[in-house]
Amino acid sequence: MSDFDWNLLRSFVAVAETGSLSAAARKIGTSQPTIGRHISELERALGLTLFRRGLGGYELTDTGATLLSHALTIREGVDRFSLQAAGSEEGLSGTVRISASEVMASLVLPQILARFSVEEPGIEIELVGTNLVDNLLRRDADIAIRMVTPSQEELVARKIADTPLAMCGSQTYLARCGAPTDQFDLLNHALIGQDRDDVMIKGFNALGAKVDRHSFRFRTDNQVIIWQAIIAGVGIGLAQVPLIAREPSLQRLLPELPLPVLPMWLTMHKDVRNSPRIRRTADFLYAALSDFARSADAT
Amino acid sequence: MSDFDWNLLRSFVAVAETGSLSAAARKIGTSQPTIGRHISELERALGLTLFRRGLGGYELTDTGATLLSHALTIREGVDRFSLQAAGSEEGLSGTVRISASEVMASLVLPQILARFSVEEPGIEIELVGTNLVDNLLRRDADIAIRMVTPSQEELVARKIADTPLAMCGSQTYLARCGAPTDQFDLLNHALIGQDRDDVMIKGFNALGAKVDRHSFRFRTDNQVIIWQAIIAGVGIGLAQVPLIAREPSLQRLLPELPLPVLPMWLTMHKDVRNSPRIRRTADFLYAALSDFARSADAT
DNA sequence: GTTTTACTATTCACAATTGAATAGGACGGA
DNA sequence: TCCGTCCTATTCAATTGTGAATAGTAAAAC
Repeated sequence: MSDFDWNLLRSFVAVAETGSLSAAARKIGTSQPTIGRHISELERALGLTLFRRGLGGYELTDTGATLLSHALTIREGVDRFSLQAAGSEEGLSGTVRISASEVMASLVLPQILARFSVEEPGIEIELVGTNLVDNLLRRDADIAIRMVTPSQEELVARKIADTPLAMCGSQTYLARCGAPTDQFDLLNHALIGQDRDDVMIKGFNALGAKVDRHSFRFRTDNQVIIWQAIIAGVGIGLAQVPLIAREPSLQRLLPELPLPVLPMWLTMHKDVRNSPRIRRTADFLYAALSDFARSADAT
Repeated sequence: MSDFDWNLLRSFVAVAETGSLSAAARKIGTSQPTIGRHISELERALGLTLFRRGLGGYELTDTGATLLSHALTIREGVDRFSLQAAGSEEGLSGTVRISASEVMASLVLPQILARFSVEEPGIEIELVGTNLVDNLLRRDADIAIRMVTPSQEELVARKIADTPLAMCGSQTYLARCGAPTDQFDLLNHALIGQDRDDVMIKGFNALGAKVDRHSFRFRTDNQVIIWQAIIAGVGIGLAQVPLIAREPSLQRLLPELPLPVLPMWLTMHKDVRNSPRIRRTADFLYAALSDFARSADAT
């Protein structure tokens, strides 16, 4: 019967996915000798060779690949189990894990969560700032704040707002170099922009201003750094209007420019929707972020 | 993340299914304190109460019941995994587990398997004699010999033969009491039959002979005991024709009686079909049992 | 050609998990 | 009422599993 250690399956999946014992150990949070023993024992118990011990790693054999598909099904089952378990928890205490874009996580959420932690001292918050989309089924996070329309199924998604973008610069920079008169004049200024990501370049070209990455004098792929650079007076850059509105040292430029709008979504998995803890957090975030997005209109 | 011990799930399923820690421990093959700790730790890790500690056992709570369905999915996945693994084994050595009806397991298969073990000394045989239908997905057995048409899906089934049944008695009994002349005369004889199971009674009634369980002077639900009783000269009973044919001390009676016929099937799960070890065993069994079933015709 | 890096395998002290034994509670039958 | 049986909870010695450290290999980087 299937009376072998079910944990061996977890190690099996990890090694199959990463291709090495060491990487698998890092992923699971255990040590390389342990993973190695697990694989050995699984192979011994099944009487099969699951991996080819190649140079620099473990490679699945054919039989191993066949079995992997079953093991993945099992892991997905475990994911669903723990998701359902998390969704069944009662009471307003415990941990809520929030994932958000770097900008939101660094510049917007800390203040909101500071207020929240006063209202709900029993709830601990884990905040992950990343622009990578996360897998809510695998519980990378309980709640995700994303600036893209969610695509994953089985999610409950609420749209918070459409966040307009605008060019802006600090008072110190504008005093030194003046304000641009139109999009073409922008090219005469110290532009702050993205490095490898070319979405901004395409946007400019769509506006009729011929631009390549060297048009930006200060380049970084980290949006938070862009923001800090704008504040520091390095030059002119693109930012979310609500953020600009909040910062008195900044001035919004060329408001007539037809720039794209970022949709802001709050998403969570439907199985955790009914957890009071998570629901409470989500409701608070929704309200606070709506206020934040609307705050620009008032100014 | 789902980084709890996957073995806890196995214990969880076992307790949920059996309703007590002790029974679950017996089922899994571990000790009651261990299972108890597993449940405690699972509840602690999830922050949920899965069981109500009632008197004389553990009872699922509502949330526990919800989670059980996920856990069952997981266990089925593990079953499939180990089934696939068993089916992937190469070489003609290892263990093959055969399940068969009590009669087949006691009276027919031992001789066949004795021949087989000479031909395939590398294969170890486990033989389970039970009239309960087994779950081949959960690998109660690799191969099942059944006297009923298989219903489970995902099985590979081969029909071996239709085995006719007949009344018979030993020479010693017949010398003492004479042979019955027709089905009505049977009631004047010492009939050997089933106790709680009423299939034989219904059969007799269908033949026009009015019969109840007290018409049988010797009753047992164990088919093997019936057979041994017939041989011992206790009376007249029903048996498979090929078995009667093999036993010179027995005489077949009333061959014109329209008795039902038992289909004999060899079944195995499709995922183990390609294991050389299991396939070899199944082929041998099929051939040997076909011979056995046909042996009656020759006599 | 040497260094750096990434990996596996092995050792060994330690920490974790296990199960035999035991105590105690609730039920059902004599 | 008492006894036997079923169950759970707890204790503690022994086993099992773990991970830091280390040695060794092969490839990539300099």
